[in-house]
Amino acid sequence: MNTKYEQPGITVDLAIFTISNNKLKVMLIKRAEEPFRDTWSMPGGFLLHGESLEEAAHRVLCEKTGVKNVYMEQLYTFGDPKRDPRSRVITVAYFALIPWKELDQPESQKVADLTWSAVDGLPKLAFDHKIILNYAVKRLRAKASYSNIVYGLMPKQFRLSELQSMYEIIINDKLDKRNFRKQMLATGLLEETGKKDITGAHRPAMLYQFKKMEIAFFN
Amino acid sequence: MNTKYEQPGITVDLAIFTISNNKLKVMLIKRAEEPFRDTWSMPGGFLLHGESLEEAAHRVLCEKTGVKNVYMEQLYTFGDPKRDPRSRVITVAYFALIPWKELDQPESQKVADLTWSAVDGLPKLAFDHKIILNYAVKRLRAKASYSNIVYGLMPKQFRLSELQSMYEIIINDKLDKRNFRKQMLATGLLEETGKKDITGAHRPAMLYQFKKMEIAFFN
DNA sequence: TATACTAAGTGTATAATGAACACTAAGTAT
DNA sequence: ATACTTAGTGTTCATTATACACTTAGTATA
Repeated sequence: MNTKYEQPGITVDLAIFTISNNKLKVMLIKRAEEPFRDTWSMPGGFLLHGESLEEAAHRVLCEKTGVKNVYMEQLYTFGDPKRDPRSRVITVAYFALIPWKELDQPESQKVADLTWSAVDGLPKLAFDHKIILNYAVKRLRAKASYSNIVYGLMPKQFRLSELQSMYEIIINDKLDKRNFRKQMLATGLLEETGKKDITGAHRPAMLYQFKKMEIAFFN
Repeated sequence: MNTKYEQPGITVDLAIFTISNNKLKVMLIKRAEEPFRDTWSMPGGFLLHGESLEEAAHRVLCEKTGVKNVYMEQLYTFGDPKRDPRSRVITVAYFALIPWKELDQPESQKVADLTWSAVDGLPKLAFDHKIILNYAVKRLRAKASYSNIVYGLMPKQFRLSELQSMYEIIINDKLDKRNFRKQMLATGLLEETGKKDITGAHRPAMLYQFKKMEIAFFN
């Protein structure tokens, strides 16, 4: 390999989304080392020998969340020569969706170096992570409108009103209940479980689930 | 940098599309060196010191085509550990669109190590380039259906029938003339030039152009 | 135990959009 | 003058999207 060519470090950085308290949130890690020590950042890590990018992304995800089998896709690759002040580092950004219920850390019990931040109130972030996260939010919002990508944020079984609420939080707008139900059922992606959710002082709701845990596109 | 981390070579590889002879074609280069010597491959090259990914992609594009100011976007990053048999190389793939008329090499005068291959009849390709190109074609076809991305393939001024033909070639299907015209004009992205194309033994056609040379989304 | 409260669940009418379809117009060639 | 070629134009019908309000089935409480 000629020295005129770059041989940068490669990282994967993850935009890990969840919804809690009716807000779209993203996981942030407080950096323990320089540069940007004590600054919030996206969870990420260097690519290891022999590891594919997807493997690296899944490894980092599992390290930080303890969760496997979540929806994840490659987002974009950021390679500005000055994005890391130390040396050349190229990062391949991924975005992942996790149902809040599958995380073992309830919001109260948050550790000091990990937080879930609402996407419309991000703190100062290390490197170019604000650019990356804003790009990820844009992609998630766009994709929510023409696919069933929200399945990645749902528990296995859910009420239609919960599903509607997820959509509303992501696209940040209200939807009509009857039209939403008609459209969702018309996609053929949902099925009744037969079970009912009997919590709350009101009529019980049918619980639904996705037939396949796969992304599908509408239109 | 710790040795357990990868410091791979980084390349950019380009899916450069054009349309000629009513076919969607992609540029291929015959490799002069091992591995895959004498095998067709995507145009590409190693990232140079201090160069951003976009700069590298534009540099390679300009080296191969002599053309600047074309539509280009990042496609995907491919990082399988075994994708290059020599050593670890990660490639950031881009796709670019070039109007056939802007290329200075007419099809007759093709050089031996460069060709334009129809996308539905690709030869054997080096590395994972067939996977990358098929992915690029998929993206182009999808994007053609909900954006004006074809502007990247059009000359500055064109007949509506030419524009329709471009769409038909990309999506590989016939469109209704009257509906196509209605819809395209309804986007508000086109404007009449006032000039007419008087070639051919038939009624002259109004020449149109895009108001802005920017990608815009329908729906 | 009647009444209030809450979220679940359901249908219709109207507007907007998409799809199918055929002839006339304005040139050139013979 | 006639044939030929591509340009250019509207309407009807089907489908889809939108707006909108009441009844149902449970729990809580007075």
